[in-house]
Amino acid sequence: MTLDFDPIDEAAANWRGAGWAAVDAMTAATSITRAHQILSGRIDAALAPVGLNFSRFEVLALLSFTKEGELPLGKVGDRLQVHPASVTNTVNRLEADGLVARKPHPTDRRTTLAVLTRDGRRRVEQAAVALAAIEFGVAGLTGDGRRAVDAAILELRVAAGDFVVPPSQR
Amino acid sequence: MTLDFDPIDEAAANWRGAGWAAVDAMTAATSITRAHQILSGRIDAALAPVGLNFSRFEVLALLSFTKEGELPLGKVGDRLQVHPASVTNTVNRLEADGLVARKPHPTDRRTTLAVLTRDGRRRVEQAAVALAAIEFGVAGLTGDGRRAVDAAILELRVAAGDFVVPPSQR
DNA sequence: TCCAAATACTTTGACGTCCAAGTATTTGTT
DNA sequence: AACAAATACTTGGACGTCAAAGTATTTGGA
Repeated sequence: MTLDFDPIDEAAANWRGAGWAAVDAMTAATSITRAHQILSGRIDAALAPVGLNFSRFEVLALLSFTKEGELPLGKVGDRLQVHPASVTNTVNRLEADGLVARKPHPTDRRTTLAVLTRDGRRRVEQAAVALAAIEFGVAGLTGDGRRAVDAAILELRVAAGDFVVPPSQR
Repeated sequence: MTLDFDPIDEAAANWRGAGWAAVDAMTAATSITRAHQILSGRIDAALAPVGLNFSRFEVLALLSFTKEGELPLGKVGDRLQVHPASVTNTVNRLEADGLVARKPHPTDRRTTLAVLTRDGRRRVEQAAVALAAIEFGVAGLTGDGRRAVDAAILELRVAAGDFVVPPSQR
C-alpha cells in the first residue's frame, strides 16, 4: 500500500486548509504514532519465530538483568510502565509456556515474584539476537536520527514525569 | 510512578552489561514506544469528554477533509494505515453514535462509503479544538524537538515504504 | 492493640489491533 | 462469453491495553 505522496504532509495541508490549530504538534504526534506502528510490526515479526512478542520479551529481558532472575510483579509493571493487569496477563502466558514461574515473596505474602526459568533464559537470549539482527526495527534511521529521536523524546518523557532528573545531573 | 532514574538509560546499561548488541537501536525503539504511550494516553484523555478516541477522530477528520464528506472504507484504511477489519470496527461504532453513515457506492457494489453526518461534523470540530488545546500531547517537545522527530521519522517511513518520494522532489 | 488506609495482585469487561477465512462483486484473460 | 484472479468488506478468534472492582495482606496511627 505505497502511496505516491506523504500522508502526513497531506494531513498537515488539510489541517491548515480547515483552519485547525497546532499543525506542527499534530505532525509530530502523527509521526511518532506511525513510527511506533512500523517498529511494533517489525519487532513482533522478528520475535514470532522465537515464540515471543515484544511485551513478553520485555518481561523476560527485565528478569534476566536481575541478580536472581526474579522480580515482584509490581516492579515489573513499574519498570516497563504497564498496567498491573497487563503484567498479570503477560506473566500468565509466559508461565503457560514455561518461561517464567510464579513464586511467593519470602516475607510479604501480598507479593508474587516472577522467576525466569532455564528455558526462559535461553529464549530471551535467542530473542535478543533476533532483535539485534533487525536493529530493533529502526533500520532506516541513521545514527544522527536515532540520537535526535532519543534526545527529543527525553524532553517529552521528563515533561511527562517518567522520572526525576537528580539535581546533580541538571 | 515517578522513578529517580531514566529507565531507558538503565536498560541500555543492562544491555551492554549482558553483552547484547544494537544498544543504540534499542534505545531509539524504546524511546519511540514510550513516546507513543505518553501521547496516546494524553490524546485519548483529551478526546474522552468529546466522546471520541483517537482512531474514531482520525476517521472523522479524514472524512471532513473530502469535498463530499465521504470516502470508501478501503481508502480510509489506506490513508490511516490501519487494517480493513479495524476500519469496519471503528465505522461500526461511529455509525452507532450517529456520527457517520454507511452508503453504497454508486457504481461499485463491492464498495461501501462512510459518510460524515451533521453530528459527525460538529463533533470533529470540537475534537480538533480539544486536541489543539493539549498540543496533541506533545507538550514538552520544543519546536526544535518536533522538527527533529519529524525529520528523523520521515527517513524511517520512507525506508518502510509508506510512500514513494517522487523523482522531482529528491 | 485495633482498624482504616495503603499496597499487591487478580478478575472481569470494554475496546483496539491484526490475521485468516468467508461472501459478494468486478476485472482481466483467454 | 466464461472463469480465474483480484478487490472490498465483514466476521470470528487471538491478544494486548486499561479501568474498575474484588480479595488478601501489611502498615501506620489513634
